[in-house]
Amino acid sequence: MDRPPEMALLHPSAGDIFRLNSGNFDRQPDNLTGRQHDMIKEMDFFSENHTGRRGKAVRLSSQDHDSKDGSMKIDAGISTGLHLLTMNSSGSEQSQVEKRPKNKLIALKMEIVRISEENQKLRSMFEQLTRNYTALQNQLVLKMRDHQQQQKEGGKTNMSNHRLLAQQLMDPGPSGALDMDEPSHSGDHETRELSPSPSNNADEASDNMIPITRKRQIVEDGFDQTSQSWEAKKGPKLTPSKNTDQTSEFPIRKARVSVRARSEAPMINDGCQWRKYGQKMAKGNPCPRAYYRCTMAVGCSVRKQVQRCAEDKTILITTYEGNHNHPLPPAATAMANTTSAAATMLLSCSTTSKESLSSPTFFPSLHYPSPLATLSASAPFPTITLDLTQTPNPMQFQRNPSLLTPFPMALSACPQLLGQPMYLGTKLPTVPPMQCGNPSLTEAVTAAITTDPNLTAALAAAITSIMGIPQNNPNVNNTNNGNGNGGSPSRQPGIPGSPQIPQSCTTFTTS
DNA sequence: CGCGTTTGACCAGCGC
DNA sequence: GCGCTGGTCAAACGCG
Repeated sequence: MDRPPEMALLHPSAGDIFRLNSGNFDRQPDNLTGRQHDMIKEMDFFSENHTGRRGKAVRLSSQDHDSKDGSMKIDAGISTGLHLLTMNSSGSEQSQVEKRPKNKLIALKMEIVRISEENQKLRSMFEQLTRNYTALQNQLVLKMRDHQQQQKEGGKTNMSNHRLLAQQLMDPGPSGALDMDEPSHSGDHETRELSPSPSNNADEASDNMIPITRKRQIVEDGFDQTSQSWEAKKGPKLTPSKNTDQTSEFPIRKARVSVRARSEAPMINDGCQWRKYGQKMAKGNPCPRAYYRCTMAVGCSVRKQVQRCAEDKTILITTYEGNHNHPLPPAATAMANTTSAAATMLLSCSTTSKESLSSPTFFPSLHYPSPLATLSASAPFPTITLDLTQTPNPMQFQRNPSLLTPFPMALSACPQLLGQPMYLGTKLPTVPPMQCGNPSLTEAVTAAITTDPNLTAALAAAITSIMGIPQNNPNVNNTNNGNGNGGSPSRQPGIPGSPQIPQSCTTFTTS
């Protein structure tokens, strides 16, 4: 593609305009955004300090425009004009411009025309991209359906299907069924389906989530499902629905991620807003179970259950279900990615058979019962539990030293945590265990967990190490993907981005 | 008055 | 079919 008009300002020959117009621009890097370019251009035209130079540029631009050649001609004119500006500093130029004040108006009008043309071009490009995206999206849906049909006939699953399953399990609501395909800006869904894409960022995905998901739902099912939500009382149930073509292939309807953390507080601040909609006395537990629903957005399908452990009431068990259909704050995003990774790995390691889930050989590399991440196949829904409460057992490290490597390495990416007396699971021999019932420690850990995307990755790495999932598992990589909390890919080069996964909510509630 | 919580009722799934 | 249990609803209530 030809360089857009804004890019002309980035050209070395045009870079001088920054130094000429404003001292602030001297510090601008060459890789300015388009928005900044627009600002710079405006500054150029309306600067009172460089009338003469501007006049020169104006004249050149108008001349190019008079040629009535295409916009690229105009662009070249602007670039050339900017280049020439660096060469003129004589007073004769300025006086020459003052003799032609009308050129300013003409130039401004021409510039407006040029900008309008640029807008039209960009608009047409965007429309074209949208069309291409829709077409690819349709192809992807068709291919996925074909693929699923083939697998159903073949009687086996693969990782691709696991990802679909993970998406379906983590999102019982209608909006999440296709979030797995959350588009990157490349629009190449089939390619992204096979390989991780670093372009997925949770925040930017969230920004695009609602309209894109809506559109995709229309494509997928032929009608707009966005209006459906938990208000559709039958939605969360296991009853067959319009999604029968998907659920019928997977006996497990949805997965849950349970987080055990010590907290004296009755409720956890996990970055999301929750509304309590019910409370029940669960069997075998004197503590009631509270039911919460995400209220950050209308129709958000995420729910969570909060209950204290019957054996140890300092342990708060929070179970998440579903994924958000709205942008998340950074803290919530980090946790959402963690639980999403956990759920995805749960499903990646499993098959759709409950027998395999409950089999003692389910985790070949799991040489011991892991208190950090456990699975429950007996529950109505497959549940992965992230236990952040238990004390370390040095014997476990001795029994399987190979499992030591990933998690401490991942934790090393969280320097701010190493100085805190925190503990995650059983894999941190160098870190003292969290003191039971210490609110400050709990809060510190919670804050660290909820605000640090690196710890999210560390947690995912720990789970990965326990489950014996290869680190290059794209699903695992998702934990590092898309959190908007400053977790730039450059900070974690070993964990590239990956296709979008459902944003399940995560709770480390210790508010 | 609006919003969130409480709480009893209702419904569905599951086991016997 | 019945009872148990989990999950959800919705009216009542409280609070700012």
